[in-house]
Order: sequence, then structure tokens, then C-alpha cells
Amino acid sequence: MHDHPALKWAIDRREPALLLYIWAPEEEDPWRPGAASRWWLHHSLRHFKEKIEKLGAQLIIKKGNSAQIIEELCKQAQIKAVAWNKLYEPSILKRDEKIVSLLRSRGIEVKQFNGSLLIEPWQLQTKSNSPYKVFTPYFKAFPSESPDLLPIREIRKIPTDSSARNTLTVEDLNLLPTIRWDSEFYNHWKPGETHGQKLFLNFLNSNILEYKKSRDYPAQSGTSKISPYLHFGELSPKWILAEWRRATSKMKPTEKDQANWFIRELIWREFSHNILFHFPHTSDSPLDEKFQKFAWKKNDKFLSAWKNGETGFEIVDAGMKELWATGWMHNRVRMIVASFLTKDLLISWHEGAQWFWDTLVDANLANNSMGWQWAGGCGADAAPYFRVFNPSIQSEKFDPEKKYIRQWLKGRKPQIPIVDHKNARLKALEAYKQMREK
DNA sequence: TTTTGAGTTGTTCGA
DNA sequence: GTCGAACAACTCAAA
Repeated sequence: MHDHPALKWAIDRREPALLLYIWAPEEEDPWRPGAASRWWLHHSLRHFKEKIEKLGAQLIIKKGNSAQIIEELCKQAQIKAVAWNKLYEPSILKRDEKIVSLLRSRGIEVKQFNGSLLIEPWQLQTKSNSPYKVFTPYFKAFPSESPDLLPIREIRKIPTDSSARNTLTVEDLNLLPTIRWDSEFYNHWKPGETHGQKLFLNFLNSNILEYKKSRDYPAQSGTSKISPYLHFGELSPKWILAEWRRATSKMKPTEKDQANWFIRELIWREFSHNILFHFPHTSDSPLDEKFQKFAWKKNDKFLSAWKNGETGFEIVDAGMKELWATGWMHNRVRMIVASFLTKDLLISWHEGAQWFWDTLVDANLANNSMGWQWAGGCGADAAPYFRVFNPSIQSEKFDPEKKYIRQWLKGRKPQIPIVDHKNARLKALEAYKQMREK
């Protein structure tokens, strides 16, 4: 309800507005929302619906072909204008383009707004008008002061007509799993705008003061954990930025330096959307073309050991258990498990991306694709190939008291590692060298 | 067009 | 035990 430009536009027309949500996962193929995302969406929709109803309005829920549903509703209710906040995934951009021309051909006004990014993914270009492919210059060029970066105030009134419309319930969408593997999720998450805002304001009051340092330690709650809220549009990055500015304006320089790193992370999110927009194939194939020839290994036994957290490397296994139990994994550990899959097991980053896609509540195509390609060495600003994480060293550095490991592996007995890291590292370096020579 | 400086998150080796 | 260099060569982005 905060910083929702499409809704704001509709309301400012001072005519009755209909609020519509359409569930059409097949239109996002091959990346339709995974199981953990659907769990979040279910609760997110319930929360949103409740808020809407408190304002005396109705949320109409439908499933099926988006274009058809919108067209029908427009006819039925004699709609003159349609507005929405844009999404930037390649499949959705294509779909929405068709919907726009369909509606316009019927004489209906269409408005699209940006409600999920600080700037449009195409907005920032190098001086030679090419898309940025390296983070640091992108970050340096990012507009810091602009009225466009200010959020829109929260919506408190929605003009409606009194007629009740046909709608499904949230439950009708069957978003929750039938096998109840999600029980632990409820101990870790409260989806919905209200909870997201509370969570972030808490973070601003405490953890941000040491963000740069503490965000690297998975046993501490040093990170903001707002990623799922951002993904589902429950939190707006412009609101985040504005609140961050308010909170940091009076900070001492040492604290400000720590807090600045948080905004870096927010700009990384912008950067990844910029990459996916300009290189839409990168959700499925490497940005760095020479990696087409890389000899990734197929090994179902290793892959399922990784998925199940049974690799014998404690920090890797703890991470995979955290992911499975909570639908989330600490960023430091995401890097460790991704390096392990792609370098130690030589399994393609794409397999990892798919598993994360299904299990993360914050699964986001732009972030997920870029993150995995970074780890695999084939993306924008990729980690140099020789940068192979050593699970033991990472564990000692970032979880020295084994608090994180104990939390997720509880009383598990030590297991035999499925590979020898030293040897696996040499093999990875060799595979990279071979690819280059081809 | 050419040149220049630099590039998220690391590890290992040898002095 | 500590510390700096090497790991390689390439591409990006701006001057």
C-alpha cells in the first residue's frame, strides 16, 4: 500500500477502481514460481487482501490467461483504463507487451509504472550507450539525488462501487504444499507489508550500525532479511532508501561507513535487473560465451548429496539444511555452497539455480541468475576462476565457534567428505584451463 | 582510436 | 606465524 504508483494513479482519477490479482504461473515459463515462493505468495496475498478489505474495497482474484481475464473484466465492468506496476522478467515483459496492445486496440487506456526498482533497468548506460557489465562503474554512476527516487505515500482510501464481483479465494489457488514440509517456515517468516516494514525499521535501529562487518557471519542476524518482501513488492526499494537516509543522516562517520554497505547491496539488486534486461538469455545460458564449452559434470548422486546437505562438509551441509528448513540461506553461505557445487563438484551453476529457485522464499530471477553465474565464473563481474572457496577456511573465518553449524546440524556425527577439496580444486582449475584452450 | 586503470565477497605458496 | 605476491589474461569503461 506504500509506494504503489499504479494504485495511486488509479485513485487519483476519483472514479471507482477494481483491484485485480491474476495467478498465471505458466506465463512465466520456464521459471514459474517455485514451491517456497508459492508459500510466501499465499500469505502475502492473504495479508494484502485483508488490508484492502479494511479500506472497504475488494481484491478480485482470478487464475488463467491474463490477457483474456483482463479483457473480459474490462467488458463486464466497462473499464476505461488499466494500470499496473511492471515486472521485468523477460517472459513477463513479452506477455505484458501483448496485453498493452490488446487493450489499446479496444480503446482502453493503459498505464505501466515502476514500483519495484529504484530506476528502470535500461535507464543507466555507459557513455558509449552500452549496458553496464561491471558493478563498480555502475554503482559509481548510479543517480544518488533525484526526485524519482522518492516513494509515494501510503494509500489510505480506495474509491469503489458497491457491486461485489466474482472472485476466487486465496485458498483456491492451491499455493500451499500438500506435503507439509513448510512447518518451520512459520517460525522464521511473517509475509506481508506490515511485517516487512517493521522488520526493516528494526534493522535500521540496530544491526545496520555494524552492517559491513556483521553481515558476513551466518550465526549472527547481521543481514536485513528483507529480500522476500522486496521480491513480492511488499517493500519498495524507494521506501527502503528513504528510511535508510532518515536513519543514517545523523550517524557518526564510522557508523555511516558500515551503513553505506547496505545501499551497495540494494544497488546490486538494480544491477542484476539491468543485466537480465539487457541479456535476457542469462537465466539459462552463460553471459560469458566461452563457458558454452565448459565440461560441467552430470552426477545425480553428488547433486542430491548437495541438495540434502550430505556432502560431509559441515558449512555446506548446514547451509543446505537452513535453506530447506527456512526457505532462506545466509548470503555468505550461499557463496560457499555455490562455489562448492560449481568448483568442487563441477556441476553446472544452472542446476544450483534451479534448486534455489524452488526452495528460496526470496527467489528472484535477476538476482538468482546473476548470483549463480558469478559463483560459476561465467557471469557479469564473475569471480576469477582461481577463486575457489575452501569450505574449511570459510567455516573457520566466518563461523569460528561453529555456532551456525551446530544450529543446523545439531548432534550430527562427522561424515566422510564426498570429495577431497584439495584435489577437487586442482581439477576445477584444470577444467577451466581446458575450456580456454579449446 | 588508443591508452590506462581497474575489476564484491579468495587461497596458496614461499620468503 | 605473518605477509605479500601470484594465480592469467581479458574486458570493461572512461579519459
